Amino acid sequence: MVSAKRRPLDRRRILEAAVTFVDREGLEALSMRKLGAELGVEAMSLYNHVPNKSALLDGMVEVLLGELKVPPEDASWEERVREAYRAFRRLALEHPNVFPLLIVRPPDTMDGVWLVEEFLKTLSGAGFDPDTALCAFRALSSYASGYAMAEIRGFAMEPAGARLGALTLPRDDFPHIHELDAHLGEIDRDAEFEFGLDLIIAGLREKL
Amino acid sequence: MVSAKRRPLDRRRILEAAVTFVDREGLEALSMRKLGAELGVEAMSLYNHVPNKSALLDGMVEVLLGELKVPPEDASWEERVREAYRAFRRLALEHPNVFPLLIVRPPDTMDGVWLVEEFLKTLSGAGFDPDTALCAFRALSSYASGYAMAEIRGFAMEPAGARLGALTLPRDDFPHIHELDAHLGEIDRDAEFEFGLDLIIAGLREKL
DNA sequence: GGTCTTTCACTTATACTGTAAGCAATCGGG
DNA sequence: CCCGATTGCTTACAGTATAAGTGAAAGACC
Repeated sequence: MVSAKRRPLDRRRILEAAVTFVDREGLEALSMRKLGAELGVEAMSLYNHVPNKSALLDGMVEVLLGELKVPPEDASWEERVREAYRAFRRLALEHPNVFPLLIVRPPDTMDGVWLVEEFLKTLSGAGFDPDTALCAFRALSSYASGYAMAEIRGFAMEPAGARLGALTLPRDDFPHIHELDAHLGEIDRDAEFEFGLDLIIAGLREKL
Repeated sequence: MVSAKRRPLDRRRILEAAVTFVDREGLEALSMRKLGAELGVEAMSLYNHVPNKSALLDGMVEVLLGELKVPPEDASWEERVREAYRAFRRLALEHPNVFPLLIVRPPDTMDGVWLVEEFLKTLSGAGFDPDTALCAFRALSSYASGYAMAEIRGFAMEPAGARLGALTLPRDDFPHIHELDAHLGEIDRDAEFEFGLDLIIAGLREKL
């Protein structure tokens, strides 16, 4: 009795299933057994395509990075960089449960290297010397990943936006937080992200 | 036979033990049993002071934040902000195994709130309106946490610095990475961190 | 001091985890 | 058609968090 539904498992299919599973159920919920069940397969079958769970997580990061498209070459360096990091943040918002993996266990795959090379090429072409190009890459990447991560977590460090709720805080001890709390819900995060991006890019432009 | 060594367990002592354990053995190695053993106690005893492992991790973040001292009020806003984020990064480098917790599960405790309020006060005192003060806080925090995280992970996304090693890459496909690879080891990370910080702070100064 | 209550560590037990080892069925190539 | 390799299934083990129950020590009140 061959089930027609079960096409043969392969690495790619496993990784993608893992990503959609984590998108839906959260990272903590991911176990080999449940992922197997998702694919109509026993847990141990996965080990034919993936050496262990750690490698599975790495593979998921790979899948995520694969979704990242580099912007076209014809744009100005500023617009190209900007668009690249916008795409990066978009990725985080689309996969808020998977994205932290990318931060905590950065990839050692070729996909990541391409992006770096592409970035360096763009900035080098714009006239930056290699060292500042690298500095720029790290500064922008730090900012973007940090922002995306904080956004995913709802800026929890500021109690206002998060679970704690500013209103429970004594008003006179935290006046500035209370002042902000009023219109904290209306903040346009796209604009806010862009604000920081502009800050850095403008600063880089000066160095040219 | 009362062991004189065993003073009664308490939450604080558990959290600190957890931090030093993770500092030494890594985050993955942390389990309730091992932590108990570290304290000369059975795993379940910990549950008298901590509701579950998740709360334990939150508590560890609390401990870390507690080590963060805010710089004195008399400095200029720029120097104060700069010093605060330097301290933040220092924290990451001192506890590279625990720090990711702070990124992935930001605190909902009062300690964090104080820092935010203090920051807002400083910038507000310098003449920033509340909205840009918040933007500034988020931009700087994003940058600093992103940088610290990447640094801890050895900038793994760029293959050169990390495990992969640039030399295994085809030279003509990745010319810019190869060009950098030569003096990649000599980068002064303090200066590099400062570079990005300056970029953002200078940009903020313009907005005043 | 004696009793009572509360605290807190220990023990036991359960459901789940990743994964090693071996078996079986299915599929591709001669 | 057969044979070997692939790949999924079964079983098993050690380690995980943690719920529930036990017992003893410590502090509070008369």
